[in-house]
Amino acid sequence: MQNADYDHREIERFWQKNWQSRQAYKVENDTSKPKYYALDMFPYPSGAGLHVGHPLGYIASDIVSRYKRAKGFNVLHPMGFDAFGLPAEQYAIQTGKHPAETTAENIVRYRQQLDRIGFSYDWSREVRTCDPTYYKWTQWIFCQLFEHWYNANADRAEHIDNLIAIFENEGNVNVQHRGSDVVRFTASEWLEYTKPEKEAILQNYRLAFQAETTVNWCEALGTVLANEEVKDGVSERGGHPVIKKNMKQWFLRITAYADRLLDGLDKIDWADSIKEIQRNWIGKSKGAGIRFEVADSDLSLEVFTTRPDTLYGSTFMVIAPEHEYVQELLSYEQREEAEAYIEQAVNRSERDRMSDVKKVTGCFTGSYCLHPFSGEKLPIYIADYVLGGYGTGAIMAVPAHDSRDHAFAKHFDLSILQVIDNAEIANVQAASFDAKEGIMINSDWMNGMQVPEAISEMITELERREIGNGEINYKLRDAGFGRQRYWGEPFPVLFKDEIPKILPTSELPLTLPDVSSYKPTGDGESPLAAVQDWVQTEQGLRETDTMPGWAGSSWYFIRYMDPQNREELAAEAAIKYWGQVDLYIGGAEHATGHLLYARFWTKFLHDLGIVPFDEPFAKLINQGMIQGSIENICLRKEKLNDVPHFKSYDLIVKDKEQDLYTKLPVLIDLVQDYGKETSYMDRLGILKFLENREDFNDATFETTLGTMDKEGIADLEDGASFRMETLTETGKMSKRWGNVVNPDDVCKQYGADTLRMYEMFLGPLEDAKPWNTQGIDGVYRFLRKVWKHYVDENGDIRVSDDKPSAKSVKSINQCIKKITSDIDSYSFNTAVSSFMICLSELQDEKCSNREVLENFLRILSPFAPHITEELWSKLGHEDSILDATWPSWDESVLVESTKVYPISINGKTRTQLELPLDMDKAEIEKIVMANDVVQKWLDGKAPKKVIVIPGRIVNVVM
RNA sequence: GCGGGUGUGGUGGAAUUGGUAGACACGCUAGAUUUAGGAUCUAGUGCCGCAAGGCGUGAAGGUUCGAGUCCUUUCACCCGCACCA
Repeated sequence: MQNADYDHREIERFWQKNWQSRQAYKVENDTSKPKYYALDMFPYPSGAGLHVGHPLGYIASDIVSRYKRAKGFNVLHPMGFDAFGLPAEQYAIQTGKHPAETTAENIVRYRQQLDRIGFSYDWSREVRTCDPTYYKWTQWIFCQLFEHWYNANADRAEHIDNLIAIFENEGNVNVQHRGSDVVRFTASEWLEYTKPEKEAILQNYRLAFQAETTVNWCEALGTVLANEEVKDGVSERGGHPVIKKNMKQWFLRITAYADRLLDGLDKIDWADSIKEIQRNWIGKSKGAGIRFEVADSDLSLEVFTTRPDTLYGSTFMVIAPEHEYVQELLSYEQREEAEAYIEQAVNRSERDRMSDVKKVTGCFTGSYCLHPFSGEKLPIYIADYVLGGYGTGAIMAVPAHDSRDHAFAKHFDLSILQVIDNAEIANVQAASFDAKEGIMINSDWMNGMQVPEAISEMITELERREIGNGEINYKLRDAGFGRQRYWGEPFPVLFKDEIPKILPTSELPLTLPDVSSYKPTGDGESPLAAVQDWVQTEQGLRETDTMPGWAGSSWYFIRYMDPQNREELAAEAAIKYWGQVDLYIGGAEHATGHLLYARFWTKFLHDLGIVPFDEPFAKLINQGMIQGSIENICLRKEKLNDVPHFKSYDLIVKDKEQDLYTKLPVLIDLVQDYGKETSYMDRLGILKFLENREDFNDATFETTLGTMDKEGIADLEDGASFRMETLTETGKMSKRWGNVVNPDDVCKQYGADTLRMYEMFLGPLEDAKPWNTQGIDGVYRFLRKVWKHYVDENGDIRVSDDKPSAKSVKSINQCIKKITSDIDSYSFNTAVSSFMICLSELQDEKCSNREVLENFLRILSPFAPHITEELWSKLGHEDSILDATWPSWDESVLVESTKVYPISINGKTRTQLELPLDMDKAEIEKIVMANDVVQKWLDGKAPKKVIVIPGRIVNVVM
């Protein structure tokens, strides 16, 4: 077929079929080549399909993959689906359709969309988290977590049998673990315990364990809700009341790995912002635990403080409303008032608490505790600024050196005692001084010490007197691992007499049974609880919770290495060969979820000796969100003449009536020039809008043509200048705004190569940017120019063996160098510019030299694989361009002999002079001083100084 | 409040890391070509000014021969955490 025009549809269809039929992207494990592992965060296959924002990262990783392949690497570039999840389950509840069916259908659509963009995925390695051959291993990892505990001495997970052996020999007196607090027992005591007692103790050690926790229970929906599903104390769907309910749930002991998760951040190449988010999330703080005796009582209160140095400045004590000793501490006189306070504080949602941070609230308990050093009586208060879930739920308040304590002290008129002196302090009665700098005062034996010294001395003293210890606290909490849902991995657990026992590996996978209804049972259990013949087994009762969405995604990158393995999650050799993910691209929204859990599981699998690395993703890039335009038509808040009234946005601005109108998002299909300031709806747009909005049938529309109703608009001539201007905003692409741009449509109109290059051209990968189709023409034009440069009007390839001009040679070498370094630094937008520059230079030179043109195709092919493959074959190549090697550049042709020097006077460029690069400073200065323009600016005066930086610039200072 | 990030033409964005600000592209203007075009080509396009020239990277200072880039202060927006002891 000879085609003179660039027919992207034909070319892309042909090569996509070709690549598929000859398995061009299949990757083998057994190879002597060096490996490269490029991974995309796999998507959840939603019913909405892909929009143009999704492929952004996929395109970038695809470019890198193709580039690395050309560079001689064996590249693992797989794709799969995070296929368990709530949307399919919700859909099932509504329609009765099995989530597996919906999910499979959505995956088919995703696959079509992905294929249309021409990615180099090895689909033979696809994984789906909902596939039993996959989740067999998710369940297996859970079993391992259940069978292991964290030995703090060895700083790694160890098998629970080792722990039991220790218990049998010496009890737990010498065991250092990372887990819940456990009562100390001896070997003989251990042997005396009953089986349930032993298991209850082991639960404090296991990395997968059960614990009581509060969940968001919605009686009306008969189900447990995620935090995101609860808004202002009511369910997001339906607005039903939600209460806190206690429930036994599975947890994973991620806190055991807190330190390693923190330290590991220093070893990986991730954006600082993500690392910082994870550091904050882990929230490690060093300080001391201090015990305060309660006056006239046997009780003592444990506090955690990061500032043990300020102990002498502590003038009162504050406990959280949910503190375990609250009731015991209430005096007769204070009981009524305090209980009322606790009642309202506990019922306040976190959001409510957040909204009035400034307000100081609290209540005196009537009890006092004793200062451990001075013996002074300190009043104990209850206040909700102390959180039950952090530290010990109690603090020693130091109003002089903590701003929150200061505000509280002011409000309740408590004394404020300064214990740190610092030149910056004006008056601690007026404001606290929180910084850890200064010299101790009013602190007995610590007086005169610097703060850091005082902190460590105080800890030593606390430990000597046995009233406290140096302690480390984390914000990180253990991860809830159970969901009362159907569409997730079943737990491979059987309960006999309430004791959980995991299934042997030979019985995995434990598959999901069919259910007649996907609705929750109504008493808080998952739909699985209704399947009694599944739940009841001879060995005991099955767990009816399922695992959360992040279970399957925490280790999928390992499965890609050996996806069909039936014996293990992946063969040792495969894991050893592929190793860490070299490049991982995905959204930043997973900062504290997936990215933290995957690191946790990797470290655990590392402890088990299954993976040789202990960080999964060596390099992480977070692609920015591609935003859409949201177009709003402006509706008057109050009806006008008893009917809804819309007004063109330009007129609202003109009349300064913004306050009178609200915005109503409309489908962008109905809007002309959408995304632009001048976006508007024409008469047909308005009429289409009204078709779906019968509630506005009698509405009136005010434009420059005056005010008219539906009939009036319908009667207008086709070409009438009816313009209902819309208000344009930028925001997330979503169905809701009707602003989703489908990559299929772009591929249809411009082709996949244009889409790929345009998404890269849009800006730096990591930046958020609005999708705007206006700029796409430039990229499309570029590819058409490429085509026309290679193919003449008759469809014949335009190539020769004529010697290329020096300019062409320099241009292509420059381009090879630039593209190579741009890909190496993930700067894809500047790479696209470089192609454009190079092509126009080759056009100027009318370059048809085979070597130059072939090199241009080689470096362009990762970006635009279809057109380059087509031209490559037109150039007579039998082999695919996929297997062409990456060209190198000849540095010698890039060396310049002259430089156009910018000549500036006082730092302002005034003229330019082309001078040899090897000319020395003195010579340059001489020539510059003789220059007319320079002389004109000097105006007869002698310059104060002449700066000559050879190869860069000349600056004449007057 | 704390932490991280970003501010450059009408627009998306470049700038070899302290050395000609605005590459490349969109848009716009003019012209050519075409029956026509949302096609193609050529030229122009930061702002003010007829010009000489002046101004110009959110704002204000500073360091420097020279600052988009470094320092100080400040403003705006985005993201994360949110009374974390």
